[in-house]
Amino acid sequence: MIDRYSPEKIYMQIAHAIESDLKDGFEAGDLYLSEKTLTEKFGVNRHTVRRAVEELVKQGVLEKRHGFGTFVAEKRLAYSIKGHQRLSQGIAENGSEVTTILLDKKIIAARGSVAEKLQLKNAEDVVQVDTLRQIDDKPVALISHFFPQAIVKDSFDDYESGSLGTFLAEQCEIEAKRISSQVNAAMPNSQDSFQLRMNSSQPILKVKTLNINVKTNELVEYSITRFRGDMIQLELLME
Amino acid sequence: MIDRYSPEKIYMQIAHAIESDLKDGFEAGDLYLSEKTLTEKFGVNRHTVRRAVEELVKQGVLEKRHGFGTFVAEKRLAYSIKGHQRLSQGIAENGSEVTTILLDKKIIAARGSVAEKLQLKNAEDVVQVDTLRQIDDKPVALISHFFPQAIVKDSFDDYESGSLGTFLAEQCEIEAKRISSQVNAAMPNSQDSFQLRMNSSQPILKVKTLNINVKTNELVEYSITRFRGDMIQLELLME
DNA sequence: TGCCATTTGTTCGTATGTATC
DNA sequence: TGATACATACGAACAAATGGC
Repeated sequence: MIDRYSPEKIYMQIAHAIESDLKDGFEAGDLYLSEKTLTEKFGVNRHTVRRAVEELVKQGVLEKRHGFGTFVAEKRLAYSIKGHQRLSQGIAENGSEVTTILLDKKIIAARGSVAEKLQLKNAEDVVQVDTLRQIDDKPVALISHFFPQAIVKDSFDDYESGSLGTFLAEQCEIEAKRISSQVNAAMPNSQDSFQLRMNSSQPILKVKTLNINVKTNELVEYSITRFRGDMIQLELLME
Repeated sequence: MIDRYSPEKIYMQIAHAIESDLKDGFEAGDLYLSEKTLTEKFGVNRHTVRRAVEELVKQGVLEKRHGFGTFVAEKRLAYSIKGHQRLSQGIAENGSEVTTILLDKKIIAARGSVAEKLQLKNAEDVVQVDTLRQIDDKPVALISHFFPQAIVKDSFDDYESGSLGTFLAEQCEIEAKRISSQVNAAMPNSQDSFQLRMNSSQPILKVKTLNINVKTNELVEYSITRFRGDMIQLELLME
């Protein structure tokens, strides 16, 4: 199984062997073999299989959970944003169950990019709402929403979970529309990777979006969404 | 220097110690201390300093060269594209000098996603053109273009460098228009990070675009663009 | 050219810590 | 509480790349 005289490093040989092993009898989400089992199977030191597995984790093929085991990673979902839709609608069209969990809500003083984007003077009050978006119970996006407090007032006292778009429409009579998005690739910080339950060596797709209220033409929401890079692909369609 | 009873792992303590060490007396591009020196300085095993350095390499703070040493990484510029949906034009409107370098052109048999996107039967001929886009002599994007050979014929024999869009319009009478793009975050492969002269632990923004010829409504081009994640931000504006 | 010292890379061995079930 | 599995850390040896002589 392992050629000790090959110029290819043993850990890479094992990584490749595991990859073809995965194609042949494992499905996404399955628990994979333990380090001990792999050590015996390939007849190498445990460090060497760890190095091989590390390689595959870096590639997003495997995922590990301390004290539990190593898993076959989930395949990437396609996720499309069309034209002027709100993001939540984009996901919903997928036959999958989408849930939104409230992580935090608080009032902060506007500063930096939030103040700039919402065109607020420094230190004006802003409502920050952090939510976690899940598809079929798998976290895919971590979103920080920012609303000028002068516009939404105390409405968010009641918000507990579910679609923020629907809540805004019903409680605040705000019909939000996306006017611009900025997209970039980044590495997750420890908060991001913890909440998204992802490996910190995998990238995230960061989307910063500015919304106006179509009824009043005021800037009502600035949001920063961090998508799991290994699960989400944005699709942009022109007409 | 190292607290063995701290809940913070030793390798992380060392990583932080190195970071503050760097701020104090090292400049970008400098050769940093060897593993042996660090081993003695911190009084830990070589594996432990390797683990610490690995962490900083992942963060893009240090870079290593086999057989030579460890360097303080160069700082990278932030660079954003503003004001446009059309990617190639978006860059040009910026007051900076944009150059396009031809890396490779060849004829291949269509297969996989290329055949699928261009709606070609398997093994139909496709012209592949790889280019490198630079802004002010800094590489920012690596692009693979695919054209059905039946449509562009031998036109590319003449192409050497410069805007492919202009070349297509003048030489082939093709006016290309983007109809869809898929955007995702990924890690670069070794080719990508070499050509883009970037750290392989930093993410790239991958944009796959399908173009039609507005004159004939035929699918004329499928392209895969790999942007340096640390230099490029896509901006999408709605109307 | 070849050899040598230095430096990073790989692999083995062993022990102990910590999370999960 | 115990068994299992991954995480951290130590020690040793050799391989491979680099640069200088």
